Amino acid sequence: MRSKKDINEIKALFLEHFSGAKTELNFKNLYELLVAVMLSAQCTDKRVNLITPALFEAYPDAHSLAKANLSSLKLLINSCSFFNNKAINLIKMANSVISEFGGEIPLDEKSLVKLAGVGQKTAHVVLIEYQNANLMAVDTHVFRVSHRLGLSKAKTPEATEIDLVKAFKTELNTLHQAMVLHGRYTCKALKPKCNECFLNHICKAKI
DNA sequence: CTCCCGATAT
DNA sequence: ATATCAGGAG
Repeated sequence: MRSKKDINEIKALFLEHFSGAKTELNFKNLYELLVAVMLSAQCTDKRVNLITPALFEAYPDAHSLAKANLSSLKLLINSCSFFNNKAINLIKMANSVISEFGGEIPLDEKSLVKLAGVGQKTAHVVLIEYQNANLMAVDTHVFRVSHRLGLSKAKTPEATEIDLVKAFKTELNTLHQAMVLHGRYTCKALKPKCNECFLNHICKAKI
């Protein structure tokens, strides 16, 4: 796959170019972060940020969201993909937070994954963003970037995550953010900007 | 595996 | 017209 020397060079360059990288989702607290990440599935951060101001005004916390009218909630999020499922999951999630976790959104992976609409990837992103957990989360960007760089040949996000954790070991949270932003703006799916990529000397997929 | 399913770029 | 966007549930 990749030599240890190559991996360390790629890691160092990501950290150098994206020090302090942060999600582009807007949020003010853990509740808002979780909702924003849940909405962002197969949807751009920009679109989510257009939705959340009115959404958080209508439902500022888990208690108000738990009592939300389903149709009203759908109206607020219907410009985002899979909004029918997401609306149902948001209300279920809020009810679980109240009934199973005393109204506080849990901050451990096992508990987060029990919430409706929250899988491993969403749980990891919340933990990475909220408390800088040393975790990797593999979304479509991280999957594409790591495969183009030859860091993984795994066929699933879960297996790719294991490869990336083995390769990088530390500073996974910053590396996650770095790979997302790099994938979104430079190592794009459709027209990657290889000519202006800081990794083009070492990339195996240079186009 | 399939279904969910709107906005945007190309 | 088609591919893609911080995936998850059944």
